[in-house]
Amino acid sequence: MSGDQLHNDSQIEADFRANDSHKHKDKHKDREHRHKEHKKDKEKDREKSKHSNSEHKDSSEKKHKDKEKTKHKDGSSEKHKDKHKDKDKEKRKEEKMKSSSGDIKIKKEKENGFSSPPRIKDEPDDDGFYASPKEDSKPLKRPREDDDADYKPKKIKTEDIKKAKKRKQEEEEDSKAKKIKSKDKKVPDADKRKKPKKEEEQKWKWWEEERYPEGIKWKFLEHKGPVFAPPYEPLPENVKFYYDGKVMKLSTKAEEVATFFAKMLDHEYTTKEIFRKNFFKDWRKEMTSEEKSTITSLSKCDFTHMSQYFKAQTEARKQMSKEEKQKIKEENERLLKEYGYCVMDNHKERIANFKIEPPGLFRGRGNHPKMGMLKRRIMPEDIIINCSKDSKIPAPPPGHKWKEVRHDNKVTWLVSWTENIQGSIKYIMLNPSSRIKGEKDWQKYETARRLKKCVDKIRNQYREDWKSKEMKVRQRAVALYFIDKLALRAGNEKEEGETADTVGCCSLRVEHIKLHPELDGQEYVVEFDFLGKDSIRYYNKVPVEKRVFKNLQLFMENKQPEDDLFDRLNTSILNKHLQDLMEGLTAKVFRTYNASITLQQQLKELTNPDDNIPAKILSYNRANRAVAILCNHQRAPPKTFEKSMMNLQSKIDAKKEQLADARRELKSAKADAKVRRDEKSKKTVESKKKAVQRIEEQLMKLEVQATDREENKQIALGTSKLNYLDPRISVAWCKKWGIPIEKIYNKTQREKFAWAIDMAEEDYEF
DNA sequence: GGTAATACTTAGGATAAACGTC
DNA sequence: GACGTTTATCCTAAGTATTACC
Repeated sequence: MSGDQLHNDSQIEADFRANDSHKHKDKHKDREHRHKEHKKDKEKDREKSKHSNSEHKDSSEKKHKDKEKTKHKDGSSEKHKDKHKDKDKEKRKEEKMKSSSGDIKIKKEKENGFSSPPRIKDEPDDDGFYASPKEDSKPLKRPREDDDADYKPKKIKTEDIKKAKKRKQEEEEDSKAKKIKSKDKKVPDADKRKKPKKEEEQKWKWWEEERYPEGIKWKFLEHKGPVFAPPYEPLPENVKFYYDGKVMKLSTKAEEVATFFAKMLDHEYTTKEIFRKNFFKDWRKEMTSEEKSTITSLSKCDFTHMSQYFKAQTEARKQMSKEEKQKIKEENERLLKEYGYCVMDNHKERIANFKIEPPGLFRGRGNHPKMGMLKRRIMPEDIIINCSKDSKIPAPPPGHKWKEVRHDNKVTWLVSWTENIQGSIKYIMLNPSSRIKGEKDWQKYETARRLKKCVDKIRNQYREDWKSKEMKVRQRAVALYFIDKLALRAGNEKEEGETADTVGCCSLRVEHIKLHPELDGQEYVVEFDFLGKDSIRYYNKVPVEKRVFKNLQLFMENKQPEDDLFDRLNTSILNKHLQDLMEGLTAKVFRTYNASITLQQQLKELTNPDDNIPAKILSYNRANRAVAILCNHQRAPPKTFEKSMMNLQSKIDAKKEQLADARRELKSAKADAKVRRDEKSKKTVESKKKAVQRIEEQLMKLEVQATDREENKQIALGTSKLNYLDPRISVAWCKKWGIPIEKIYNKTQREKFAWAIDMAEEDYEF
């Protein structure tokens, strides 16, 4: 157990102090063209190989170079590769020389503190109270009423109802205020009745049922199909578009696309060159030939009037009367009721995204080469419907046809279509509260728990592998060490030019790390600096073991900054290896495992039994935060952050004054009582005492809130809470300390984690 | 065996709704 | 009840991993 892997309070504190520089969204700018040269080189290489290798087909050429990189099955391919790389390098050097003047240096960042997963203690295995959904437990039958003929949303076992009722009651209490409010709002009777009574009360406990055999996702599926985006409504006559200072009436198609841009006018996107270029190119495709010949420059286009019109509309929407708002709400509810649910195997389940994505401009994240491109309108003819053969097949809108109707129960999606920006498939799937998602989620945490049992062995093995004679094995071992220690993502290969230039572990390049034999009094420090998923910057200085350090030096030998650090490795090689170590093990399981185990340990460490509830919740949030830091879950500081902190501070100040006053009053009441010695003054003292206590508590609450908020400035807790932390840990913690679960999970989260809330007891161990 | 296609999870920002305060 | 702030929900991009295909 190495000390550097231990989290402690002060370390976490340090993390927060340092994270002024944690969020780096803006900093991308100075990196934006860092890889341009690299890309250009590769582009050139492609060209080169095209010419020298005429039998290659276009499509294979595009990948040629990358593929070469990943070929390392045997010595010959390695040789080939090296040769190839040498050529590349020379070329790059030249290019580099030419371009180095334009290379912008990255701003130096403060260290964001090294947060690494804590070490694993040997803990008793607790596999067992509930049948865990392991892959190996594959029941052949599911003891449900699977008669495919009758699929009304089902009633649930009666014994569940009590508990469900209880839960419901709690929820109701929790949202008492809301309900009262909604009553005030004169919700129509029908609405008032339907929700609380029927379905909600009878929550189905799918986790108490046996699962389908591997591969089968459902036996019956019926739904109403997707909801399409509303058709385009042309602008009113008085809303003008100007070109080169003159009013210009646009054709409907061109106007629609123009409105997409106008709606984003205040956004930084519209100032970016790539965005503008892509937009203009796609916009022109929608223009009439006349428009095309007139509108030749985007900078001469004036969308401000259109933009103002949309702003006014937004404003008007805000100003709508209660009745109007209510009407919209009801319409949405109707839509939800009709299209928002499906029937899957006797149960009515909520659909996550039943609305088709409307057309608009593509907003890629980070430095995305396709930002600004037109996302076209999806028509029924683009849609593939997936449902049961014997279900009522959804009808396409009048005058339209579906692209296809299929009946594939090996998948979970209900609807799919291919989007035009990346050519990827989009799906309509079920809500996280559904059985099909919940089971998978549960299974994910069970896999992570299995990793817990063999992680020591795996760690020993990769440490051994650092000494391997085979380069490939060494690289794999070092990469795995990073994935384990730093919770890095796997790092699949990406197609160049199609997406922002981001990397994960296996795709790290030499330029993404710096080696410091000694730094700030620590030996063998690796400095990471790269853009990860969503172009979120990962910056960390990590002391590593000597052998890792030496290996990294070796991997970087004779390489250019743009070369892959792990040139003999990719995610599929790594995952194949992991599969051999443990069934179901992949790189991402380490993230889940380390996140959950960190939460559990942090909770143990930080929870003070004597604390009151708000203080305990602060501890919980701090534990959660440790995980968020580990996983590098960042957010842009809220725009109103400073202001809200100031508000809170003034509240605290006011409370302090109030407390001082109350204390003074108590003091004089005491003095008074001493003199008078009567019942009345005694009572006054008591009540003043209570007042002081009450105010002290309020003050403490506010102070805790301020601490929490400050520490959370740039850290997003939600992602880890929703995706990485075994909810049973949180549930057990709540039960152990008598914290209402509502303080930790909101309604949606409670729905998603219903299985965990129901099954975890206070002694649950991850 | 490599690549492309597919399916699904994870992610942060935008927006809407709820809430608190005056 | 208006308004500002906070929180929840929605949205969809961007990952991972597996599967299908040549």
